[in-house]
Amino acid sequence: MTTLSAPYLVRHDPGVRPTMKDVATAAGVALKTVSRVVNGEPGVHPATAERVRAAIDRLGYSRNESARVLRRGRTATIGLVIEDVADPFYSGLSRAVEDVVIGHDCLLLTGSSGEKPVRERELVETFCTRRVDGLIVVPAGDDHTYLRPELEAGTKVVFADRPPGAGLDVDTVLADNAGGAEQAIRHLLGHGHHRIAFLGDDPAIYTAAERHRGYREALGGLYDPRLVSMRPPTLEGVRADLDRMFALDRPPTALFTGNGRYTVTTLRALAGRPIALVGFDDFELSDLLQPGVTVVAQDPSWMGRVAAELLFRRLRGDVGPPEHIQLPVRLIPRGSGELP
Amino acid sequence: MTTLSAPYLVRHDPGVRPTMKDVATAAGVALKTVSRVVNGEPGVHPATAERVRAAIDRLGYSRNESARVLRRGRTATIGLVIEDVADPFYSGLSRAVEDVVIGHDCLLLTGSSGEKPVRERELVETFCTRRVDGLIVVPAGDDHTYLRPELEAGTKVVFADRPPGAGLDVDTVLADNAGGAEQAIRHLLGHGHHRIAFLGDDPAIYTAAERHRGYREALGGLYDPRLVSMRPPTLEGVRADLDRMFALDRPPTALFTGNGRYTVTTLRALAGRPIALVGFDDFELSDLLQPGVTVVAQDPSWMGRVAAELLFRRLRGDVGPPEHIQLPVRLIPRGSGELP
DNA sequence: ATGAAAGCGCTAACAT
DNA sequence: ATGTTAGCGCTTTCAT
Repeated sequence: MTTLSAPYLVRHDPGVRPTMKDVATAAGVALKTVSRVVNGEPGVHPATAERVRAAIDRLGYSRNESARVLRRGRTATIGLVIEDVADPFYSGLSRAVEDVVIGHDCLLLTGSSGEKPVRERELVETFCTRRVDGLIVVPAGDDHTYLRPELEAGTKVVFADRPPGAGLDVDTVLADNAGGAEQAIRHLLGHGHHRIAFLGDDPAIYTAAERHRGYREALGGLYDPRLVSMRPPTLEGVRADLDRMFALDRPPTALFTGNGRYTVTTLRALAGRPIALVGFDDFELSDLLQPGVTVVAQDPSWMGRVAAELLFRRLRGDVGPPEHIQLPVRLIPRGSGELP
Repeated sequence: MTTLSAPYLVRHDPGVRPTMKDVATAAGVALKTVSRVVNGEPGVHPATAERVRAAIDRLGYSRNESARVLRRGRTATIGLVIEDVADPFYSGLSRAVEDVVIGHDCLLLTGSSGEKPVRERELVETFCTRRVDGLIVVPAGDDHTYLRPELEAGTKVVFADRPPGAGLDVDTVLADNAGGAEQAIRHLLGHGHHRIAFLGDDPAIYTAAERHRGYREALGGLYDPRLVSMRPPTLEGVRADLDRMFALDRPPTALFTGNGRYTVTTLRALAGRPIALVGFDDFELSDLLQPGVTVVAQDPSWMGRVAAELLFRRLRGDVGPPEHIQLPVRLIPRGSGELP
């Protein structure tokens, strides 16, 4: 006897997956019974369920989620658009979002926009095409009218870290950017500094603009545009701007850096030259540098968690007016901000 | 006239999305024609295509990917299982994978296992249920027999950073962990050290075990188990182990730390006590500390890129025997490893 | 150049 | 406790 036809020896062609129907045939039951077992629905005799489960294992069956989603409408999927997973701020935020999403038995789709509005939109549209139930977006662009059809179709959207462009009133979770900058500047003023430079991202980026606003307001009459540099944080660029500022008649005696990446780049550009410095965003090892780096710390995990929980509240049916949550930041003195 | 019935004023009920059929009706064509336009298939009169596109915009239509996938079989989706997105090594790897995946017009699903085998398996199974075309896995567990049905169904799998458990011969992309550790130890030996401690993760983690193996082999007769600590990198734990080692008759004069997280924790536990140190993994600011931290650097982006490209090669139909790619590492002297 | 019909694998609604 | 049927929105195949 060379032909083995016992069901447990059946080998499927690569690429051909068993379906519920195959399982049903193998177990000698109707398709619906398999469905019941797979979904843990009641009303199946234990012995029958056991037979079905055996068939599932034997065939290596796994449910086709696309078919399920098509039928049910709900995907149990959330989309997250951030700027860059490789940036510690966003990877921390991502992890927190992932944890909340997992806790709701959902899947998370994540994508990096790389600060490109086109890519942001592509990601959102890709996610919508996959019918995510909700979206958390750290926007790169400032026109979000393309989201309208999605919102009308019932997709819930929460913006995090930065607000949407004009004309879209949805939930937001933002940090107190301006307030944090003011705190930083008042701290430096309190330590006797009057010439405080600002080094930050392009003002097109909301957080950079807000932090600059806080800086400017806290400085009042001391504000001097020659002490402001707003551009992408390249080492060469920062170095050039520092050189320019240090060559002024009245050079800066303190620096305020507009985000974590900027702080690190600035420290590198300073190459050990001691100068008072406060940075926006905490970062790993800020405490181990000499001197420790004084920062205005945000909590990326907190932001992620709050945004995700707000989103799930909406998905549960909360239809109140859009919420605008502002998360506080806090100044952590470590030495660099207390230099004379 | 109060009833506006112009098609462009139609508002859909929330949650009710227009389908191809709706677009077809609105444009006065058959469903198949809409499909042709949406997919850029030829054989549609330009004027007709224009009408269809107008209807698409008017209705805010977006294709339902689940239906498409169900019909076509292919999802154009890749799954990535890592240990933790918030770890810079894995977020760097993720970003590289994402870039390659995007370049192939695919979607990436990412999940963190948190070093838990159960969660690793859940993630893989969730991804398979969504019918990913391929998987890149940084395994947390050492039993991957559960992957068999997926492999048989044609899902391509590449393991990265760590190999699969026994009995599964699939593509792997690993770093030269043992070789890197040997380099580190020889470097320290060359600087006159004979008592070199190893601080690393639990040996159940492949990379930790390999690095310990390299450490041990490079030390030869100088190996002393009392100078070895392998456990999760908590500050208290590392501190306790360091205290224990420093209290020995012949305490260590140099440390080798088994990964980036360990290096940072150890530096914190040392609290400025100067001692020769080489760490596995490079990390941000390693150059700005005093002294700079000598490391054996891997390139997480490179690993991600290589793994993703290998995966797409398989998806393109390359059916050669499993490949086992080893990526070199390199020692970067920065000061801490050159202390006497 | 355009369309009609079948069916992907599943779940919901309704029998039995 | 179990089965039958219809249909989710799309692509495929085969007309016209």
